[in-house]
Amino acid sequence: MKLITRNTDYALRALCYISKNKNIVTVDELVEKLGVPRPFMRKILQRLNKRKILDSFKGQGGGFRLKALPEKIYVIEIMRIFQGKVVLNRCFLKKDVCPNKGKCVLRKKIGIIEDNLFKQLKEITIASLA
Amino acid sequence: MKLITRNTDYALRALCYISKNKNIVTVDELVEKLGVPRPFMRKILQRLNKRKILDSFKGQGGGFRLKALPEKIYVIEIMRIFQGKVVLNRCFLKKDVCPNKGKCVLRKKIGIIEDNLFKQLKEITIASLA
DNA sequence: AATTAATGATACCACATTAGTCTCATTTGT
DNA sequence: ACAAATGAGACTAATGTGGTATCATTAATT
Ligand code: FES
Ligand code: FES
Repeated sequence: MKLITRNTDYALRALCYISKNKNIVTVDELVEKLGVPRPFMRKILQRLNKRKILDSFKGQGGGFRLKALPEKIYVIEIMRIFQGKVVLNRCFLKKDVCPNKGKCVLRKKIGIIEDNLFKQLKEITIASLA
Repeated sequence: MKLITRNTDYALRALCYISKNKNIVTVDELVEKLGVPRPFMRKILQRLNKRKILDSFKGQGGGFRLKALPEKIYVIEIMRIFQGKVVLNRCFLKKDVCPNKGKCVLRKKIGIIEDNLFKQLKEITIASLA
């Protein structure tokens, strides 16, 4: 299993590239540099824009720019955008709420691991990658 | 995204239950206790048998028993059986091998996290869950 | 005002993975 | 012989991933 999907991967690369450019960056530039299919790249950028990671500018001379500082953009957040909340397991019983939640050892142990994972992921920002 | 699938989850629960029983356990017993669909449970147990986690006995009075000690059965191994090797990301370029592998910061950072994750997962055994 | 170069929004499609079901064969105790 | 158990493998449904395609909107250039 993969913990990081292409969506996320491309998004991270795009953000790194954009963070290194003071000017706004167009899809075409990113496509050329990263070798990602154009329509797919567009979709990813649009999503980052909706989630306020990027600012976008329409029309001639338009493109994308980081909305926040690269130091404030966390990998874990990008993962959440494209892969949903990262969770070890949602408990299995057909009816969503698990009666056993309190005393479930697996969940408890896994919870600890989850926390550590997050702690580490939180320390990785676009700035630290670029 | 879920890090643990139902397969794995059910397998872990089944193993926990079996580990608490000195006697061999039948599918029907597990189905009753865990509320997992019978054919699915069967498939999971068969797979655990093939991977030498369980011993199986056919015929009347048959069923399943742990093959190894609960202290020696690691969650990470069960995950690998049902979810394949756990990997943060396989690099994206269409042609599998990535020319950038050496100097890729993302991969490096992620590699560290991966290692830590494994270290933690390796310490969780069936014994520690049951 | 028309053109052109950019993004926004949305619907669609192909493939892989996950989560199962179903059927028949085989083994073994009674 | 029969019943009670697993083994093996084909099949199906739902979901997630990785895209494509189309049309609408905005804004600078001419
Ligand atoms: S959370 Fe439901 S049994 Fe663990
Ligand atoms: S491993 Fe290929 S770019 Fe990071």
